[in-house]
Parts: sequence; structure tokens; C-alpha cells
Amino acid sequence: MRLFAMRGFHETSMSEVARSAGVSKALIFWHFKTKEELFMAVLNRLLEPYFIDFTEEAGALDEKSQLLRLIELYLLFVRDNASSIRFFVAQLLHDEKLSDGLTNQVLELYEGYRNLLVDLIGRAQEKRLCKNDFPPEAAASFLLSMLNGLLIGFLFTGDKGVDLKGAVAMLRNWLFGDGPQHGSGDIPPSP
Amino acid sequence: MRLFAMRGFHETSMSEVARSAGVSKALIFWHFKTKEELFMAVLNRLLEPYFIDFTEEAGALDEKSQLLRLIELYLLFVRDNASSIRFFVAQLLHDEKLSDGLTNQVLELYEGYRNLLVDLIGRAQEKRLCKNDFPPEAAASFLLSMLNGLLIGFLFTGDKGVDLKGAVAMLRNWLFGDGPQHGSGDIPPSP
DNA sequence: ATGCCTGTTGACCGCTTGGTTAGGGGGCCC
DNA sequence: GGGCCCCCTAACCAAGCGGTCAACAGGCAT
Repeated sequence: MRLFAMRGFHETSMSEVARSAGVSKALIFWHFKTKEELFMAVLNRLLEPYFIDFTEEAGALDEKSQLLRLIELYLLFVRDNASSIRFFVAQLLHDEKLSDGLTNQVLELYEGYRNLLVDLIGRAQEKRLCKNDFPPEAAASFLLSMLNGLLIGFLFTGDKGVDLKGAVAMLRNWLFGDGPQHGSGDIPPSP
Repeated sequence: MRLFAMRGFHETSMSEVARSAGVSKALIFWHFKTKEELFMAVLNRLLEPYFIDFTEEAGALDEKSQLLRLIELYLLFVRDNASSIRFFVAQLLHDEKLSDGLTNQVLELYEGYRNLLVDLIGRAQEKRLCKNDFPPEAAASFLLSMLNGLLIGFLFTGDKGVDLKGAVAMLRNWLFGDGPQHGSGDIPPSP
């Protein structure tokens, strides 16, 4: 996992993997038929932390708080998993063929998150918790594009180059018409 | 250029390049000392169309129109150069070492575009052409993040998966408070 | 004609690659 | 204790890699 994630598929040789794992190359080929098969296994293991369920902790919050929490979760996850995300994005963009299984899983994650947003925004609009002048699907897509844009910022310039608090504030303003926020709402520092 | 852009640095062999170019491998090594040197040359050539100057055509437009035009140019460029952008993004994310020269050029482009935005938004705010409740730097970053998010959408789902008109409409609403637009303003189809 | 410089080539080199193979050690069942 | 199956290894393989080299063709100045 370490080698593949650091250097990618083609730049990582099986001899390196074997040496780094302290076993013989032949052993790896006993457990995995081909290099590709090992790589797929690595992809799946690396993808595991991406499957978290939001519903358990959404509990008693109102829609506005849930939306804000969802945004916060996204950004926290991006910040704390930047290197793995970087690897996955590069992999998806570069090696279409080698990662078609991955593509589906990522798309699934993406759609799940998007549906959560559409649903929440729709319910929030019904309760007049947020501005009502756009269809929930469009608003969710817009919000998600914004989050992806911040992700790109993270990947290219690191957490210093992105004004998280500013961006979140502007998102709040756009979604709820909130003015400058007071207290809480901050993104906690890395663990 | 074709091979490197399609398959990347490590997956493209010099023998392939030679065969595909109809010359001998030795000739390539006479013109370029190493594979890396050839690759750098390719990167620079591929990057050329990215340097366009906006000032010449900005001419007589007011700030609001210039902003909209700048957004349109960005999105048109992304749509029409998706495959090359895909290559560059993958390259930058994946091969930090091999593309440090590239990183600087891209950062330069990015900063240039960003400064244009900051400047235009600032001037538009002075003239009360757009909503005034955020500092120009923050607004420009927000806008740029949004555009990068749309870029990601393009790269992953193609132009079908992105609601360009919807996104532009929401950007207009956010920047200028515009309601639904009428006529023009559309993104023209690919050439 | 001679010599030189720029391009161009096929053959070649050492090395690494993904993958194979023959075989060995040890636990476990009969 | 004998066979069997699961792990595991050193040695090996053909193929392909980035890169080199000696040779050579042709234009051009002397």
C-alpha cells in the first residue's frame, strides 16, 4: 500500500514491494496472480476509510445544522486524507483502464453524498431554513462543485493555500444568507 | 506529444516514440540527451495554448461583462481542452519530481487569472455593479474554487455530467444578484 | 578532391522488469 | 512414518528498457 500510494502502479516494481515487505518476490506471486491483482487489492484497502456513514450522527440536528456538518465532514476528510485523495485522483485521471472498478466505487460515493445534499437542501427549503430561489439539485451540484474546487486547492497548495474559514463563511452566506458567524463553527485542527 | 499525453511518461517507451515518429531511436537521443529532456520539451509545447491574453479583447466592456466573459473563457477552454488538462492535472498530482518546472508555469497562469479576477471584482464593487459584502480576494478565491470544481466535473463525467448553464446562472446570481437571464449569455457549442 | 559538420541508422549493451519453476520445510491427518 | 498441503525461497527466464556506438550519407567551405 505504501509504495503503490507513494509512487503509483508503473513506478513501483514487484521486487521493491518484496524487498520492502521482507519477503521473496515469488511469495507475492503466490498470493496474487499478477501485479494488477495486487494493485486492485491495494486500491480496495486504501478506499475503505472513505466509506463512513453520516446517518448515525445526524440524529437530532435540524437540516441547516446537518448541512453545515456535512460540509465540515467533507472538508475535514479532505484535509486529513490529502495524500490518499491525491493518489486516487491521479490514478483515476491517468489510468482509466487500470481503475475501472475504482471509478464505480468513487462514483457511488459521490452520488451518495450528492443525494444526501439534495435531500437535505430540499427539506431545508421547505422549512424556510435556507434561501429558496434555486432547485435543490442545482444547489447541491453547485455546492459539490465548490467543495471539489476546495479539494483541488488542498491538493495543489496544501492547507495553507486555502482559506477554509473564508470559504465556509461564503458558503453559509450563499446557502442561508448568514452574515458573519459567531463562535463555534470553526474547523478543528488536525489530530 | 501524442504518446506522452495519452499514456504518460513512464508508460511511454522511447522505442514506441521512435517507431511512431518513423525515425530511429538513436536519432531521438541525438536531439534530446535523455527521455526526461524530451518529456520536458513535450510539456512546454502542450502548455503553449494555455497562454492566451485576455486584455486585448477586454477593451470596451464594463467590469461586469468582463467578469462574465472571463468565466466564459475559462469554461470554454476547459471544455475544449479537456484531454490535455486531464493529462496536466494527473501529471502534476502524480509526478511531483518530474514536473517541478511545470508546476511553476501552472501556478503562474493560475495567479495571473486570479489577479485578474481580484482586480475586476474590486472595480466592479466600487461601481456598485456587484454585491459588495465580501472582500475581492475572498470572492475571487471562491469563484476560482467553483470554476475548478466545474473543471473536475468535466474531467470525470464529461460535458454531459455538468450543468454549465445552471452553474453559470448561479454564479451570476451570487456575484451580481441577477435573476434568471434572458437570451445571449449562453456557452456556444464546440467548434 | 579533401575534410568537416550535421543528421541518421542498425546493432548492440547492461540492466530491470513481470513472471516462473523446482524444490524445501513444517504442521496435520491417516 | 508417510503422504499431503500450505508457505516460502533462490535461481532463473524472455522481453523490454534507456542509452551508446561505429559507421555513413550528404552538403558546404577550403
